Amino acid sequence: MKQSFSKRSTMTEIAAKAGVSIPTVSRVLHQRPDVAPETRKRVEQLLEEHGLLQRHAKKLSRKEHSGIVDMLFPGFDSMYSFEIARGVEEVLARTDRRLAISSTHHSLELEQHWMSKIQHSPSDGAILVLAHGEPRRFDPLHRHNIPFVVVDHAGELGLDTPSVGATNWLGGRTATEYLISLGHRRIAVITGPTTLPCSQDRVAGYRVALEAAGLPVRPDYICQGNFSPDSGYTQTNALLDLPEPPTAIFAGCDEQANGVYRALRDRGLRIPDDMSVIGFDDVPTASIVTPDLTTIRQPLREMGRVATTMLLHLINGEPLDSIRVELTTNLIVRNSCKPLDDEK
Amino acid sequence: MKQSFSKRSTMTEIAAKAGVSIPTVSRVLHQRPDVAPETRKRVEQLLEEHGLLQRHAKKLSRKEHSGIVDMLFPGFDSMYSFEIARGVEEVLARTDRRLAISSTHHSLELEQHWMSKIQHSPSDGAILVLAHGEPRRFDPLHRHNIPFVVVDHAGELGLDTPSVGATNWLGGRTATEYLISLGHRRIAVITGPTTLPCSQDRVAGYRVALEAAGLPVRPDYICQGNFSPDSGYTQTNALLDLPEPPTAIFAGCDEQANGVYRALRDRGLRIPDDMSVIGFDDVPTASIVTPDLTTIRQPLREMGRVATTMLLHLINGEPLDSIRVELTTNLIVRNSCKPLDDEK
DNA sequence: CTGAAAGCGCTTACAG
DNA sequence: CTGAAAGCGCTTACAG
Repeated sequence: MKQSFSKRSTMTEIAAKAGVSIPTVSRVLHQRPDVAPETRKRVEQLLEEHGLLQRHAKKLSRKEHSGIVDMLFPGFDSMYSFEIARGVEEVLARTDRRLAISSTHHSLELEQHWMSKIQHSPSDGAILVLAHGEPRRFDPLHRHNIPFVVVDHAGELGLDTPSVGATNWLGGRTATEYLISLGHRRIAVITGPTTLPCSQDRVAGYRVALEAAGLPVRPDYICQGNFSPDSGYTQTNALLDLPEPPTAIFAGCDEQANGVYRALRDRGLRIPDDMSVIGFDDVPTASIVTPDLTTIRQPLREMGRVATTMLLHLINGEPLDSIRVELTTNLIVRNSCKPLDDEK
Repeated sequence: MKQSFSKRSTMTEIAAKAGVSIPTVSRVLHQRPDVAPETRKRVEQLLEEHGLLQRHAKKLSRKEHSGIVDMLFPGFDSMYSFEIARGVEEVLARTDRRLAISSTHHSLELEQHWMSKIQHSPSDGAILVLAHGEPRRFDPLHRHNIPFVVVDHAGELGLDTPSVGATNWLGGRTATEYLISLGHRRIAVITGPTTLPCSQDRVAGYRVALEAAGLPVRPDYICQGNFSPDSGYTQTNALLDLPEPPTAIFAGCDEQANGVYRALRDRGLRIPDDMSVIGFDDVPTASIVTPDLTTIRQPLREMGRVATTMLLHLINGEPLDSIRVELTTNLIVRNSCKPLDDEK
């Protein structure tokens, strides 16, 4: 049973044992049709026993695919990444490919290091999360004919780059409309990084909703943040220090909303009584904070699944139904928003 | 520049172009010492241009390592998995290996599917999280000489299996001692799955602390749960229905504690005023729930890092300092526990 | 240092 | 269906 270290057998050896010529062995190994059934059976048996069959299969599969799909994140610092990865894994688990995950740790240098790793132990394809769209950064992938799909791109994306996102504009509008429907008139937004289309789009939706309701778009109510809780904390404090603070805050994402919560709590303000808060994403934490967070659900797992399905099509050389897919967002009402009291 | 599809060059071709014999080309490719410097330079140049050098390097590196370290989880349903994976990635990022992650989705069938994938696109090594220790389940890894390290094993583990864990027993004792020090006398525990040594050990620590303080170990205060919030919810309700409910609950893990919180809130009980709650793990959510959760920190990222370092040693054929490593747990005091009022 | 020669493991027409 | 023969890409003593 343990013959793993015996020297590897050759076709010559098999031929001798089977009492046939070397070309015949070669034919059986390559599944050519013109071999007598019994000869084939005998030779196949020997090939199997001596591990030649396995060796050959391995060599073949290495030629057509490495068996690895890569996934690159800017960082592993949020549930956001985790949720997308879960979706990818779900699809991949049903295939014979494995999922390799990497993070650039927000460093361009590490991104390049990853690109060079790819060349040494190649990839069937890659899913790039929040990748910067500058075309030349994808050059190594093009050069090695590695197909890829971008999820939630950063910056501009070439027209020929397959990508998946969510309806961020609609989500931003829906969140704002909901707050307006509750009677709020002074609604602030804390943005994500302004380089990201997803956060730009959310703010654009916010503006449209305000304008449609005939409400002013106040620059002091649009605060630049990023997706971190800390930025939520800082900007909420800034908003509260305004001569006329808002009555509702639309956070850039759920994680940032945690910082908003903390800032409000530190000032002794209650949610939703003193301030309505709405998030974006609907990651698992949204439903365990107190009060549980009303938010715009972004289907991260589904985005991971769709991106993977697209990638598998590309890998198989099949055409894509659409080069750009946006999945729908929707409002999840919980307990962090409240109708504005009339007397207020 | 784009010659990727031109037919692959051979040594014969290089030899002709360089005006040397084939054996000389072979010598240069294999970096034998006995070649004239200028000949070597000329041939090397040609080899490089025609991609033979790269092809050869790739072949070599494939022989010694696949460039992939695998990681297998029972499921991706908790922050627990994510935190360990982050630690693993941190160490691997500094090497030329990539991290492949898979989940068995709690199914033995998928575990076996994974084991068979391993054979087709092999692994340098694997990190198995919460793997069942039955020796035969590791057979495919042994057969293929794939080294592995187990993190938080389930069931018994062979003495020769490298593994990493935390001081769960100490953590269980510390949590309980802390509650005792706050004056609590009626302390309940909701366990994790009883098959897992990590949860058994926590309960053992709990018992020891009670006994050391001269307090009775009441069977009705030891509730069987698993790590899910739901089990926390159900068991908390059971505890509250007891004729003499506890004044403090030691949850199996932070995630389970979320269910404990929910059950208490549903009954209109306040934390920590009406009930003290302590968790285990210190995952990120522990500090964002309200009140923020006092817990026993288990250094999950460090466990991932240590396991990876051990694995890299094994891959390099280096000896391990220790086959079993336990990292220390410690008490993180937040706001979910409170001294017991005397009048109560 | 270098090449002619022998050899290895395999594949590919070709002949029967 | 099968094998003898030629050939390919490479490596390995060996001779100079």
